[in-house]
Amino acid sequence: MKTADPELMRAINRFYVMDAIRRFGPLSRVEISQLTELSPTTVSAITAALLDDRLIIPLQLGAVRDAGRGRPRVMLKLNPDAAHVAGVKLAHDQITVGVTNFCGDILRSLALPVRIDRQTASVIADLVEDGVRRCVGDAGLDMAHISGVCVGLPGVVERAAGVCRQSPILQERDVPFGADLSHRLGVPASIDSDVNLVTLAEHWFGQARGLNDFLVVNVERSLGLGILHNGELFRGANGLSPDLGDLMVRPSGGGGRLADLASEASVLIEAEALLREGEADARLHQGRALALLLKRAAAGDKRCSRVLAAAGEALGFAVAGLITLFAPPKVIVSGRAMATSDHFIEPLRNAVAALLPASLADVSDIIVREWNDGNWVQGAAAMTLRDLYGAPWGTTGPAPIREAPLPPLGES
Amino acid sequence: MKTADPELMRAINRFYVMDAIRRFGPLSRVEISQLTELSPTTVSAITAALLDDRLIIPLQLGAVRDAGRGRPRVMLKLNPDAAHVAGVKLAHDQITVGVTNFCGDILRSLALPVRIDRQTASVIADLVEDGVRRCVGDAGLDMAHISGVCVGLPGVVERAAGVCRQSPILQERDVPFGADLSHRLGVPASIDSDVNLVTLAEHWFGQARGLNDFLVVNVERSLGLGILHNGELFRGANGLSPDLGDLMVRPSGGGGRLADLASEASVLIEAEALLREGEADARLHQGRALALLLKRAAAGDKRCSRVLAAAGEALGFAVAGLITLFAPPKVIVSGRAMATSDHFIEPLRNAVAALLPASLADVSDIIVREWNDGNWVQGAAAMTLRDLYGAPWGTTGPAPIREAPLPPLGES
DNA sequence: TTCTTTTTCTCCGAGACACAAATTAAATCT
DNA sequence: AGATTTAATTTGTGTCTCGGAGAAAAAGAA
Repeated sequence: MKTADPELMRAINRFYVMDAIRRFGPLSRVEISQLTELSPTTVSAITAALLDDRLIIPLQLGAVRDAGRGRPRVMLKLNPDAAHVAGVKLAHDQITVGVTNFCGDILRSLALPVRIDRQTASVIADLVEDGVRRCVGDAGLDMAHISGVCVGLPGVVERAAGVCRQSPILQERDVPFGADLSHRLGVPASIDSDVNLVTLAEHWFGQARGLNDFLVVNVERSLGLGILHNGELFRGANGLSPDLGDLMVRPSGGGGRLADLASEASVLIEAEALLREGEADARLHQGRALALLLKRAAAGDKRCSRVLAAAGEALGFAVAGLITLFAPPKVIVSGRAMATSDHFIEPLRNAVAALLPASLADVSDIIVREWNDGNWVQGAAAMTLRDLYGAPWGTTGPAPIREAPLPPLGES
Repeated sequence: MKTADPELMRAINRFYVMDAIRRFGPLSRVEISQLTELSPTTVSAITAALLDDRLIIPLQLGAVRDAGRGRPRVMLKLNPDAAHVAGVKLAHDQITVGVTNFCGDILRSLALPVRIDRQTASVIADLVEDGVRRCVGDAGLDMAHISGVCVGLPGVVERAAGVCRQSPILQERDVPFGADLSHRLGVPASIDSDVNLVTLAEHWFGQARGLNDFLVVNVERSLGLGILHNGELFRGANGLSPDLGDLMVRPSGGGGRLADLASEASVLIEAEALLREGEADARLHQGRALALLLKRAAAGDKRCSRVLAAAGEALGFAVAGLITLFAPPKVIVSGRAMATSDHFIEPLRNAVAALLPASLADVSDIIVREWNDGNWVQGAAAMTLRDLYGAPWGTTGPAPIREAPLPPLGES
């Protein structure tokens, strides 16, 4: 329990200032003062300290000669070079590594096509280590410049402990990637559920910027769930990230894990025979099979679209349950191929609409978002940057400072 | 967004002090200092202010002449008469009203047997008003002594707005009980989901004292869900309390609301024909029918126990889903009659065990708790008292101050 | 009893902070 | 150049926590 003392006070207010600058671009001191509701005096003191630490820098170029009469505002922005972080995403068939600066701009990224599930955890750690070192080097940096690394992967992750309890892409359990990579790379390394990374990326950089409550449902080989609640990433009691795939979708009897009904992997199994029919090539690669399925569905093949619809319905069932619990104004369905197909999404929407009680019928907006590797890397970066910004409590961003991104100054 | 200033600092620390006293009985200043990790100076200043406000009082009776040599400790405790609050619970067939003091002790309570669903909201408000006034009077108090009232009822409640969006015991929707009762009684009135009240009662006074994460599943006529997460009552995005009854238990097809499968009301409908069989009396009253069902099941009637088991399994399905999301160390199943029956609970436990993924198999302890009217009233009281304690952030109690209830002093 | 010891509590001053008011800085307008 | 306007900083005041010195209140020792 942290008792409140002047230091905490300063830490909180410093975070507000940093957060305002991060979110609303270059800002002058007056603007910060208005946004944060801190007095100009305090803002001046805090920005002075931040400038001193080189976390922010003045934007000198005359920039917006903003029609002003008096002394011009000095715009302040994050110092991109204040720190650099590395982000890693482990997917079943690929390791993605990236390096970003303090603003979350991706300086360099690297994709290693590796069938992860065939490797031991220690081999994967080798590959990650090499990938990070290479990526850092390619960005013209030295490991000494890197402030932290975050690894995202699907499954049940205990962030605080730095351990992956269980993952569909790992054979082993309780893999301590955190400590391992910290030791290998000589920088603080954290791990988290991959969906949490997209969730944070959406919150910091994406469609849910400034939104304090939303869900991210990630559909790829496996299923993931990210929850932002009250501006904070939601984690279970022990810091365990919730795993959507483990949710059960059918009560006793023909029970089924959601991952076995609605993930890309399960859909492919379901559709395998179907696809084999018209195809000369007997062996279908993962990606190709899915593409084929989607193409056929789009072309009007009822049986193919039926498979997708079943998956969408199953997921919609789960999403409806989550909406009754969290009542989020926005639900983001993210993924690569399948998630963006209408043959999947429409049944999902319909299922949600059918299952939701009337009182919650219109609270949630379901939107679809195709991600690329950059999102993951930015998410991983944000996860690490959050610490550097000095948030004194476990938040990814406090209550929205104001409704409009930048209200006209002057009045108020 | 509240900026940090000295005032907030003081508010936070004052809350820590109050919370320590509330939780660990009469305490001396040194003990408070050790528990809260605040300096003795600060504790002295804060307690002086609290004594000044008469929120706490010294416990003069020589009490534990605690084998000491030096200046004896002055034990401080909450002043029971610092404030009084009223709590109200609306159930389908009864209105329960109670008045407690600042310590949560129930001074007086009153149960009005009313079939609420036959009345309009305004009649109910009349009854509540009269009940509160009577109860306050019977406790030897005047409405002027009452600092606040909290009403609990099943359904979807938007606490912040003081509105009950929808409730199984009300015909009307969007009933603004909060503003209405504030106006009628002339004191601040809040409303909340009834389960939230038991949840808070368990956290403050009951089995989950000091536990920061647990679920309460309340089984009576309808189903309720209370979630304590990170020491705070969990609410959906708009402050909406989640409603377990609205959760869907079966995916598309023979879909069903959980409330239609696992609540007492649904079980009775299911079992109606069954019960009528051997019974001369054609019309069975609610409570009697349930008692009869339980008795027959206990006597070995397979068909009756089957009905209960089906309900237990359906609820178990939902609980398993909640455990995968929240990973709470404890799940409390509370209720009056049905919830405590083994014919209901064992199937529930089994369903949970069967549906939970291996990685979460042992995280949650499911316990059963029979409540009485007092629990509700205490919960409602706690809900109001929380504000009086001056918690500056929306918590029901911060991180546990220390593991043991009261560690031996002296060393440190 | 009277003095010493021990423990609890309070007063005092230092240091950190937020903030309001006054002051300085740096531009445009006349 | 001087007036005007807006931005940022300096100065002064009050609040807070906290360490250390001192006062209070008991038990034990002489």
